[in-house]
Amino acid sequence: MATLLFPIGKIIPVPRGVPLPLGRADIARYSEAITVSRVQCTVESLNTDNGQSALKLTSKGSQNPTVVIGLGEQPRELHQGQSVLLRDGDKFSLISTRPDLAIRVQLPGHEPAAAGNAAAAASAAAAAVSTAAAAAAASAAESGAGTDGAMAETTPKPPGGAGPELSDKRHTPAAAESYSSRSEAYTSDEGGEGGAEEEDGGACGGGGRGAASEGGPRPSPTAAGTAGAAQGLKAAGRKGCGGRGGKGGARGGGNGKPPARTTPPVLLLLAGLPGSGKSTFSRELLRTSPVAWVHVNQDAISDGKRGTREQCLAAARAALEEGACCVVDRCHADAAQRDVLKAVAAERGLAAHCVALQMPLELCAKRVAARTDHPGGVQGDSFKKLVYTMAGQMKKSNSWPPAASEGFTSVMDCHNDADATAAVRSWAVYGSDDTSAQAAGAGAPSATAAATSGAESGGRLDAAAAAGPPPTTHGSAGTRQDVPPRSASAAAAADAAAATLAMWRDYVAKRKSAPSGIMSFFKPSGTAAKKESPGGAAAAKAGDSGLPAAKGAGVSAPGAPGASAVGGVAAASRGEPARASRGGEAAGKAAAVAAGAKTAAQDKTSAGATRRPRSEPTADERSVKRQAVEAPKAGGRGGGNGGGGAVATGVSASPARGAAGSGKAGSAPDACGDSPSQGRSEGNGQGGSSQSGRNAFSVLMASASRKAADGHGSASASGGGGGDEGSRHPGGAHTGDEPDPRFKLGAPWAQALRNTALHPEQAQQEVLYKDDQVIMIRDVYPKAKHHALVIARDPALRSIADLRQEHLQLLAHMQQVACKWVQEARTKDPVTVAFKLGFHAVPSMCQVHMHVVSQDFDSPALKNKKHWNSFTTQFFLPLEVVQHELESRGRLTLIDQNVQHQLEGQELRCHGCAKTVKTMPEIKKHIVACDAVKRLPGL
DNA sequence: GTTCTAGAAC
DNA sequence: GTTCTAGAAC
Repeated sequence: MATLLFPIGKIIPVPRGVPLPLGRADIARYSEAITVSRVQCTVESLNTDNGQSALKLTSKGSQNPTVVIGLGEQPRELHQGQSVLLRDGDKFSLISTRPDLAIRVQLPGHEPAAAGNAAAAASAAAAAVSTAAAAAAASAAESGAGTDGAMAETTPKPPGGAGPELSDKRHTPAAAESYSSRSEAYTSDEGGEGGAEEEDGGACGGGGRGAASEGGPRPSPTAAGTAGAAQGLKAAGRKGCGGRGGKGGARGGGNGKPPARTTPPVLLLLAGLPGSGKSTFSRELLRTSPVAWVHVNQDAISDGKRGTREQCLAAARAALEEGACCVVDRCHADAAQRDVLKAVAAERGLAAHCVALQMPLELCAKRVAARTDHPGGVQGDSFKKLVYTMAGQMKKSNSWPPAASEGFTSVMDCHNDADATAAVRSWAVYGSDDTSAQAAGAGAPSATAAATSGAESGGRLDAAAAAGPPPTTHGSAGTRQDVPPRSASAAAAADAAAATLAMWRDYVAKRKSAPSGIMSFFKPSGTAAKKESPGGAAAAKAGDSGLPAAKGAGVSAPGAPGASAVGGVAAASRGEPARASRGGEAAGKAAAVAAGAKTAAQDKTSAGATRRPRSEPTADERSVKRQAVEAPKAGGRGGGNGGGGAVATGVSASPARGAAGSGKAGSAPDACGDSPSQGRSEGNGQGGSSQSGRNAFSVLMASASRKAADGHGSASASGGGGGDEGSRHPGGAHTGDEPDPRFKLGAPWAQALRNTALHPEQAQQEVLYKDDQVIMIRDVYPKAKHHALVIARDPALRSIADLRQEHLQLLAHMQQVACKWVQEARTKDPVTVAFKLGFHAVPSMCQVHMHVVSQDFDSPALKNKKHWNSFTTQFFLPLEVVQHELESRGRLTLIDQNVQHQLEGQELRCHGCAKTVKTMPEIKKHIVACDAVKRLPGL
């Protein structure tokens, strides 16, 4: 189930059987980004098997909002609890009668891969209604199948008479409830902690309705609930994985995917404080894994509300029995709690693994305080205390964090969102057919070996383990230091998870070396600087001060890519980007032509089909070049380089949410869920670890921000044209620093973006959007199928070093504009991979500009290693990371030159599966076929 | 940011 | 023969 912030007033078609206009995971983010005045009006979609959809209005607020739904020529008011049915292909618009209400539309998601699959699409249409009220409505309603777009009231009290009823027998109250609970579980909470605190405490008592109990007909255990995942009810016929119990509520939510063919199901326990990102982790895992997973969340297992531990146990048993893997989303604060779950796996001879989300306490508390839709109600300031209390309990338990010695086949310690992203990604390969290949690509000697080595270090797949010596024995059994010999089945289980563990190990190995290495690279005050002359301008300036060689310091966490920078994608709802002016279009067209010609020429070259001496440009190329050069001149612009520009190529992506990462796994899509304006950042998975204190970017900046901040990189805000690069410092503090030679802010060719921002009327290309604050254009040299730039128009913002806290609002606005464009791009190209938003750590082009890029990176303009790495390593700073840095430190500091060079020159590694290759042609060939790339989290 | 070129490496 | 790298110029 995905939720997307509905663009108020915009007309959109009922998205049935086709990918939603927004990325699945991102939609979830939207849902988090749209909290407006803590009042939400939710319009849920109810797809039916007979090809109809319904929208139902529910609200968690007390304002009893009313929404006007315009469908064809018959606009109607939709009141609380009411719903209307829509026909496939209908277009509808929503207008809130209360401008202060955000409108959310929850829609069954659709997996990209299944998007074009008729069967999948059909199965996806089985979702039921939500809330109890909706249930009643649904059961009584049957869409007016034949009615032409007329809205059929399906609510208990239809304003205008009862409409047709839903004939699908699955639309029973029970089914509706079930759906509701799924929806709750996956669209709101991120922390999934609610139950945690009580689970131990006793809230678990009951057991009553076994989660696994079969309850009558119901939609599948599918993942309808996963954040956007879609899935529809493919598994409809199966028993509710995870026990979607009869009562509809007590069950886990499945992702509707088929069980792994060659690997046994596993039980994955998540452990962590409320707000640590457990639900987000689960959501992303279900979304990105190719095999069946069931999410058991105590906070929502009972009809969408907090349930008991017994219900969780039952749901887990049911899931495993079905052959689905099961991720249990509870706090699991102490070993005793974890033991009962582990027993569920043990009694079936299956492996139990653990992911310990050990996020910073303050971060968890902040998330809890900020969220507004936690199923268990664990939200708001009043619950911050609970977080601290639980943290205290964990500390006293003597069994925190979870240890492999408890009987887990593996334990992944995650300290920030990048880690969580990497963990999600690692588990997402479990059971996939190509895990072996991926593991190999990640550089793991072998899956088994990797797993073993991880186990060798105390049975914990943490940094130490990852760095440990190669295993010499097979399986985790005899190699663990603190774990008794395991059974053959356990060893087999470890083997089954070998690829997963190998991927994690690879990530950890790099994670381990990255912080210190990067820190020391920082120019201003890095570690080295401290040693030599803390505060000394000379040391700071040296940039090279003793930087460790850092070769490969794992600066780029392969496995952590997730993070799409995009973290908190915000509601891109407002404002329709204005379409370019006529002049701009014309120019854009010319540029496009040029680009096209160039592309064609390059294609030929790269294909090696018709190679020619470089000294003999083709007619097309000459033409292109001529156009590029002449265009600017024609426009009377000074500077700009041909093509307008080159927009700083975008690049990157944010690898692991966070600086590298994704907010939570992939965003963690969730990570993004936070509304920048609210200062929340839950997301994890994807995007970066911006929130965590260990976020790579923070680490980097921490060492540098102290000094510095000023000047390195950017010229003074007031500067005009060029020539002042680095010579002026915003704060004017460092007179001793020399201009950073990396910045060519005065070079004519570097002014293209700035010229466009300051003089849009002279733009040589199509302007996708423009207002007083920003202007959006396509990157003239797109590094992916979709690549645009949102450029700040404030003359003072010549580089990211000029950004301050006061610019957070601008960044949020840039995010909105970007999201809007992404939404449109997705509508036009539904199958495109996830987008990410972010900045280059050392941009070449003058003027603050944010890259909005699809992570396919399939473009002839992406030619060399520098291009590749600027998108797929930490050279790319995810938006949310930048936002976080501004929030916490007030400004950004550029990375040290050595770090920059290291990032730019590191080996070519797939941002999806972490496979490394030698040449550009190889990486280009690989990414178009890599499934992991298609599953990347992001916008 | 880009193109172009030459030379090295594979 | 292909690919990468680096430098110059824009």
